[in-house]
Amino acid sequence: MQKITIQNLDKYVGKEVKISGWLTNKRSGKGIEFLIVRDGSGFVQCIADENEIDAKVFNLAKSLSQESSFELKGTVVKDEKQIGGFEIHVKDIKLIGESVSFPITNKPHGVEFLMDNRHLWLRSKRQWAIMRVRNRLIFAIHNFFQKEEFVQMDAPFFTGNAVEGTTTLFATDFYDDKAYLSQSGQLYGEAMAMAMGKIYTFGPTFRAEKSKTRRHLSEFWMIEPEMAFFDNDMNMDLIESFIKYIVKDVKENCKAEFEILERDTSIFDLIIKDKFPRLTYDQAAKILIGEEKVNGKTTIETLENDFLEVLKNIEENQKEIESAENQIKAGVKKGQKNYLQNKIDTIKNNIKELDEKKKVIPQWIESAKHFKYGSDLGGSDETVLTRMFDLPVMVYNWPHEIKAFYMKRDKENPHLAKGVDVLAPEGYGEVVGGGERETNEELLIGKINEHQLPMKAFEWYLDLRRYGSVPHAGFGLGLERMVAWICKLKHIRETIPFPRMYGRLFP
RNA sequence: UCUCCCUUAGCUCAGUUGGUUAGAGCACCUGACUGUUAAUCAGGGUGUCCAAGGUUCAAGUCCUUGAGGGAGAGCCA
Repeated sequence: MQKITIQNLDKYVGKEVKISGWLTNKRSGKGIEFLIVRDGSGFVQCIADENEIDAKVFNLAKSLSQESSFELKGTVVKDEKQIGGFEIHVKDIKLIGESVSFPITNKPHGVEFLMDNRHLWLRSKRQWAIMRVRNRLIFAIHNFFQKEEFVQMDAPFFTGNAVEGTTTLFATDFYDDKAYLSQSGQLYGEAMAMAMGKIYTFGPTFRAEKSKTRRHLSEFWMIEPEMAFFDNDMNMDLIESFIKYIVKDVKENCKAEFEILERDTSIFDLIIKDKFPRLTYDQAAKILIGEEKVNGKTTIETLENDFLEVLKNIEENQKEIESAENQIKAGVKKGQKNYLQNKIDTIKNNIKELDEKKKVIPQWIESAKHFKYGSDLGGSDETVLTRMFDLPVMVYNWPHEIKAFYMKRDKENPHLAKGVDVLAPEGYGEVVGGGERETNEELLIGKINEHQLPMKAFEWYLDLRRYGSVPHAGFGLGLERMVAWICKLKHIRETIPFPRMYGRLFP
């Protein structure tokens, strides 16, 4: 008999197989037990029928608790009703490890409780699906760059200098010298691109910002390609084909995962097919304040519509609660009452979210109306701007004052820098930031002084401009933000096995 | 660092205008039911109401301070 994994069940229909795994859930009827088993590769329902197996085995099946581990023998049967499309009729079970009172049940839990139990939470179906999508994204990213003849190289984690002086860094001790954990591998990426042509780094990045928001982590993974002989237009073309490629790959290879996550993947088809809108910063600013329309509508009109929609939804939800409460008052069976109570709770949660929107949309409108030309796009501005499109939006040609010191100045418009930000749709905000790099040594020295950075630490970087300097460009993709958007998650903390964020160092 | 919100059973939450014995569902145990999809049904008990102080005849409920968490701003991928 062959030992197999759940993801390969389709090749063994009608055959007897052996799997090892854990029990995630159990349902029972008279003389029958439905065991939901996971083995890391997938989930499958196994049926233990009292009439078909040894009494000892049946009793063992009956007594199995959540997350106990065992080896199971049985016959693979096709069943369209099941998530994977198959089930196993049990012949024999051997217990390996008991599990008493597993803390994470198949019922809702709060965020704090789940985060405290992250080491166990990872076993749940939803987390399994997210981690599989993350894995596939990483695979697709490597495939894309390798296919495009990029060389993967690694930047150091310990650095002696801050790339962008403003951000807070984690300070550590490096043989009695002060060192920082890297917040970007980009400067080293530029040096490596001058050696290898096209390179990409893929590693962890550390930011000590005391940010407690749904899109921040203190430790996250970043992909940073850097290309010699590239200008910003070529850079934007590359970013667009890169995103199209990884979205297509993950859509085709993670169907079961998206089903578990209840992620509507139809938006991916647009992304794969249509050209991304490219807006200059000037255009973006005009759209924001309502001077320029998108598809015949201004941002203000769109948001005001959204706001009315929210009010309408809240009203409808409240009516539904009222009618459910009246039914309960009138007297119903226990099962019906539970069902209604459950429904009320769900609607109440909905209303909480809608109330949040009700509070926040007027603030967005105000913030958009009063957007000042020359300032950076705030979180709400990004949401407002992307609300106008179904695709990722590329914003380029930024006022140079608000961009990093190494950003290439536009010859024709010296107040602009040739940077590009990619804003993901559905409110996910900036997933990519990049641009063409300054090659003019004098301008660069001026910028380093302007930002009050220690010139000595940048001597090696300036060398890149002294010996065969060429136009070059690159970008950085935040892996976790990408995963959050692709899976449509509420919070970035679910996108990485063990998130490190302000106030969270364990488990 | 700032603003707003939350903290009640192992978990998720309800608790009205301050009122006398603090509630529900789930989890857990027992039983019923041959195919369940968070299975269902009957029964079984559980509390430092986050902490400290204050107002009051009376505080889970009101006030002050603190702790932890959440959402947002700033900053950012």
